Amino acid sequence: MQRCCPPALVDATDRAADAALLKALADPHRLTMLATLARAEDDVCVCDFTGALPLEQPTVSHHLKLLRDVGLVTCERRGTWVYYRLAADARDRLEATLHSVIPQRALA
Amino acid sequence: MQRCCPPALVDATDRAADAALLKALADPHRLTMLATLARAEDDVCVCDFTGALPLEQPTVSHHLKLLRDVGLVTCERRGTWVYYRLAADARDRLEATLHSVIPQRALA
DNA sequence: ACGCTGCATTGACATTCGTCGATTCTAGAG
DNA sequence: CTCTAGAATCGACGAATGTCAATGCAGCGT
Repeated sequence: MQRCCPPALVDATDRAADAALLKALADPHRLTMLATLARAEDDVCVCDFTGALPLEQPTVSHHLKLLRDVGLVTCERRGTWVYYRLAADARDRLEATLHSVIPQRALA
Repeated sequence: MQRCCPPALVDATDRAADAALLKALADPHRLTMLATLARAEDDVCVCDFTGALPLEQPTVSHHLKLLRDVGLVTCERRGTWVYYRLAADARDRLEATLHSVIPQRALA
């Protein structure tokens, strides 16, 4: 039986960090939060999310924490309220991750 | 006590499909597979993955199935072997998803 | 000082996910 | 037809994830 193909050639880059970043994205409610922040004129108060999403307040806090942990959003306390905004480099980091996995290719 | 902010304004788009697509990406081994396929000259045989990844064959098959299910890769059987390749629109779909969540913005 | 309000943290729970061993399916080779 | 080999499916298991109720904490108003 013939060989199946020219050797291997599996990409050896460590993708753990990229996967962690994407994992933080891979939830519909977190996507909604990011989409909201990306479109917001100003910072968004946590109470806006708790009001608009079908989630309890602790769950909203939990999702926001995940987004903070990977650095996609930042927050700032002003008095009683906490305001979130999209990290300045959020879009670039995601774009870079995408390009790293599937580079622009001079298509055949 | 004053209001926390101008009303709500939470993005109402349904992000379930986007989340499902991103979830298929959010694993280091699947990213490695995609990166490999994106860089491959020709199709890649399953045996290349089983040989190069620290995973058993059923696990490799499982990951490939997830990527197939969301349409990021396609496969073709040639004799005993099955060859995978990146879906033609894989990159565009991911780019579109990213833009949909975080649109290009005329930064302030 | 006290109580109230908004957000974060904790603990618990059901579900999903990643992994593997065992089995099944498909297709050549003899 | 049988044997062999590559790949997919099945079943099981532990780990991680999404969710909530209960609790803790910080800051404001009275």
